[in-house]
Amino acid sequence: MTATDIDEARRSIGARRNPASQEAILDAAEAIMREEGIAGFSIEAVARRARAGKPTIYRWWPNRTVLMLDVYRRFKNATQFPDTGTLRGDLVAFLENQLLGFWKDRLCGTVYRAVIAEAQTNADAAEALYAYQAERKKVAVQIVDRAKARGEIGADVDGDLIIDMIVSFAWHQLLLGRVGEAMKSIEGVVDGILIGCAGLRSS
Amino acid sequence: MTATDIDEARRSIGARRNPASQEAILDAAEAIMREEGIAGFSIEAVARRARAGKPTIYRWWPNRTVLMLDVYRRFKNATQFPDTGTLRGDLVAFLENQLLGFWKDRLCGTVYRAVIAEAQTNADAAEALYAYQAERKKVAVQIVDRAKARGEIGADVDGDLIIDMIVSFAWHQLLLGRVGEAMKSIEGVVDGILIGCAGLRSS
DNA sequence: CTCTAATGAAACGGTACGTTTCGTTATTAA
DNA sequence: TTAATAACGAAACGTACCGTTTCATTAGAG
Repeated sequence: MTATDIDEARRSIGARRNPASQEAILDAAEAIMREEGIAGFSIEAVARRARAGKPTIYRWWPNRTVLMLDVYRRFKNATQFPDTGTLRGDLVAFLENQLLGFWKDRLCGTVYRAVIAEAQTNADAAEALYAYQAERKKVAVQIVDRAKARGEIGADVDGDLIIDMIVSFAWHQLLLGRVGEAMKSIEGVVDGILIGCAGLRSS
Repeated sequence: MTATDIDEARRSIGARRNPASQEAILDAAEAIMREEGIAGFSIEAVARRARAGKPTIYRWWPNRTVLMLDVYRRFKNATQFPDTGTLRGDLVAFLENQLLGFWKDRLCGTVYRAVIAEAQTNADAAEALYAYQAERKKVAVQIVDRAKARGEIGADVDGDLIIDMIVSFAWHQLLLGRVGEAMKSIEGVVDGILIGCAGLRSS
């Protein structure tokens, strides 16, 4: 598929990292994740597929979580939130483009599930995931700040809570393998978060 | 500690399941989870600690996820949802007693985190978790049905959505290791779900 | 020209997987 | 009473992956 698959054998290119090996390892990791899923993902499998030595992988990636995160980063596009004009529209787009939709069609969902799973066992992975998560949410809160700026909602609205609810819903569906089904109920979820699920008045 | 630890050796008691072995295996699984966490939890370790044969474990628990779920279920006290008189109060109690508060004591949360993590790797585990999850949610929706019955909310309110939002929030905090912090914001979350996070009117 | 460092291959000891065999035990059905 | 059935713990099986170590090879860096 890629040029690295054709190469007969890669050898050392001297006292420096071999970019071809790095690329071949990431390609192999990505291919395994796509074709066999999380279950088939092991350092040995990646090394076999990449025709690389295991020590080469361990030299550059301390554990499989870091390797998976590297695969994930290759897919991660620019994090921007196009302004649809309404808070509701922005949040729907957030779920559709950045979360559920992003996980559904791309390999990212599988990789992200693996990272979350790893974070339940490995303390380092947990810390890395929490930091990543906090940073992403901080950026997403700008959606709510934008709505405040145009007077759509009051300044006292808890933007962190709104984003937390959106992300929580997406995570839950991802981890239950229901991303496809969840995409059908995006608008209902956003409405529920904004105006309430119970049809009650706020005062 | 328990009586089963004193027994010199358990043998077959004939052509039927040995309750002593069943109890010893669950005790061992629970102890390992408490003392060594998820990382140390393996069928071999459980068998060693319980002085049981691996085939005995595999005979009654098809995989380690089902075994972990059995440990988890032992902690689940009566699956009742005491009626506080209001939907808000019931949902707060649901989060405080059945979800976050239940996980906070560390062991239950650890076990459930392990189950969720396993479900990301193992298809059988995923199915077992989804089934358990669906059953639990079905019971929890009774909280909302009760509110409908007393006329607190309209009959057209989506009870599944409300419970889904509550559970999603709890899962997210559990998986990020923020159960303790999340307990402080239970009331705000319930209010946000019931009357909306954005201070908007529903029509 | 020597030193240093990265490479793939192979093998290491260790652990856990899930299964099979075996001798033992005691309930159940004939 | 007897024979069939089935669960029990122990041990061993082959397989897989872990993370590390050795080795000959390669070529940049000093």
